[in-house]
Amino acid sequence: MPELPEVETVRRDLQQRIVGKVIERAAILNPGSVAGSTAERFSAALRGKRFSSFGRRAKYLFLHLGPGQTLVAHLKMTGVLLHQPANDLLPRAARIIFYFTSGDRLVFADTRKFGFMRLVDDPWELPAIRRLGPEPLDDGFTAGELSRILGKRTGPIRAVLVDQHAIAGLGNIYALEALHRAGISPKRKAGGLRRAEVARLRRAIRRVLREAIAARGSSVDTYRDGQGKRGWFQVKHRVYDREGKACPRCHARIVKEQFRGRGTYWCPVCQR
DNA sequence: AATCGTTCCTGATAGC
DNA sequence: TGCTATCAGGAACGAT
Repeated sequence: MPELPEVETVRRDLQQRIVGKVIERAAILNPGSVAGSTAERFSAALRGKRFSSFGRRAKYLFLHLGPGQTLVAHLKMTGVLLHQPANDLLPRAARIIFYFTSGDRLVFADTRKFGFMRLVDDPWELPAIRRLGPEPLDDGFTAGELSRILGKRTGPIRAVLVDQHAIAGLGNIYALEALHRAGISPKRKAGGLRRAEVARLRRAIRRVLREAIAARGSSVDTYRDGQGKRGWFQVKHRVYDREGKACPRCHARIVKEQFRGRGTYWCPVCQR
């Protein structure tokens, strides 16, 4: 499932391969994948437009089409953005297709149909974007900032880490991986972490995100990059999807439990 | 303001 | 073998 490192990998792929391409035709195969507009208006508005650059905020992708027009995309669970030559087979879950004047195409495929694209004037004005917490890889994300965010919150630390209004971009995989690297149990009360633990957690979050981006993300399930290839960070996971396997630090067995409605993996020995 | 449960969706898989 | 139930979960939403 795409989280910050996977979305950033897709952004970089798009920036490398799609800048300058002109949309000859946008085909909407599933109207529900278009937010805030009908398929007809969406398609008509995009005809002849040129992709100028690609940005990211949290897990949202910004596909800029020149001044005053941006496609905001969210991949949710199973979305992929695939750059294909004309003669490749379309994926079964293709929902929106941008056919380029150059003959190739960009395909938004999304098995579970949770993802969407929305055409806006200014993505920064979207309420969902304005509500997001800080980017954990920004310079401003200091231990002091994280400490302020955790503040008096009484909920479990994992819940806060995946709350996009608190910190933007982490999902279940990277929240749990960062907690393991910091030696903190996912069930600890967020506001109860000691100063040294907050500092460790901040460093763990940033390190795991950077390493995952370098590895082009984690392909546990359906995530694929802009060329349909898997990331390889999943081989470096220490807890996620490793139930019953040995903790790389202390060799205890990794535990999986449904906690607050989410699969939760951790090492009961070295995460306290 | 924070937190909790519910909802959307479909394919893979476990269990019988 | 073949059917059905369960699970995966990001984020909006409503209730508390």
